[in-house]
Amino acid sequence: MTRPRQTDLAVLGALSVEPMTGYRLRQEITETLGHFWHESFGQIYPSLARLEAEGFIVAQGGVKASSRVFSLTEAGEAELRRLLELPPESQQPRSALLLRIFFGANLPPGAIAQLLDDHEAQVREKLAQFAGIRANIDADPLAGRHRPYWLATVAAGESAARAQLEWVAQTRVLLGEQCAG
Amino acid sequence: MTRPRQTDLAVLGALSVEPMTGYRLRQEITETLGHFWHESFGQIYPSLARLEAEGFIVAQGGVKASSRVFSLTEAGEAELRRLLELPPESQQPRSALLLRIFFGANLPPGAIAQLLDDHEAQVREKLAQFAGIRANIDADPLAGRHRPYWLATVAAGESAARAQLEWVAQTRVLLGEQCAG
DNA sequence: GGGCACATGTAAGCTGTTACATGATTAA
DNA sequence: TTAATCATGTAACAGCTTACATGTGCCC
Repeated sequence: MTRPRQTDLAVLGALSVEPMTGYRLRQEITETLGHFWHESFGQIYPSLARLEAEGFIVAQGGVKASSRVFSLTEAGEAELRRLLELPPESQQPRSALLLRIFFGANLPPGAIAQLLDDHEAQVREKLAQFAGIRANIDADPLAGRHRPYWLATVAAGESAARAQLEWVAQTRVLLGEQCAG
Repeated sequence: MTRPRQTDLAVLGALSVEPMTGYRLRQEITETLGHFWHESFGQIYPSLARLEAEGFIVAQGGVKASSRVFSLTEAGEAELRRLLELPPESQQPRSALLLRIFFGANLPPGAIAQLLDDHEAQVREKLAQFAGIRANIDADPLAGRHRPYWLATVAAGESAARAQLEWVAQTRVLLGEQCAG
């Protein structure tokens, strides 16, 4: 039972919006999908090579050129639709923060407070980034029919972030009683 | 820059609550930490062997016995505290659902609706599980000083789940306009 | 005797990260 | 000319999953 290669889905999806190089692919994924998806070069280039060999993408600019712009073939568009319709298999959760909270009784109270403070700062930074991503999507002429879908993913991030801020506040009270009591 | 072995932290943490076998370790992690952490046997047994070799845990029941109950040594308690104080490094996010939503323009409208329906059902099931976990923690005599910390992690799950339900409802409206319009 | 839950472990293989190596292009 | 950015790739390795292999103890 091998897991589906999700990198292929991200790569094909990005190329369906606009043809681009592997380098820019990484940039776009980092900037626009960054809050819910991640790819490294070590994944992207092998994925591109594989997809090219399978005829799902073609390079404009030639093999020996220093810059290869990839775009989807018809087979690639079909493959993208096929992958999109597979049921989403979420990764197993691993929250380093919650693991530390769970065993927090082994830590001095100040350490827990620090964890919560740091987390809150990170979440607030994320919220600020979402505002920027939103602005980019609104201004992007390429967005077109994609726009509502893209905004929906930003909304998911914002919703999760706000929930985490509420949880932090609530948890300070819950665990603060411990420290004070 | 090797990533820290987070499995060791989960194993040491669990053994700090109560000595147990590798088999039960997996059970406890699945049942109680399941909503924010995951380990497989293939990780747990090598981790136990390594921690034993390093003197952080010892087995009662002897090497050849069919059931080896592990408990923390003093060095193991110190190691647990050390790992807990390392800054939490969260895994890179990878939401298969949001990836599909993002490229949703390539899918028929019904497929998106189906994704949202399935997701909502999963989240509601999770919420029901949280109620069960809460009840277990309240009833567990072993919880003791751990109780507020354990409840805080459950609260994090509940908070995230509620946010996702709100997002699903909101997204149905946002993307529904697309389908209808 | 059969089946189930408990229990331990290994091996193959995939996914993904990091560090390294290299070179082209462009702007100050 | 020098630095930054753009660009491509590889190799080593860590982390993790899955499937397999094996055995015990208990209850019906």
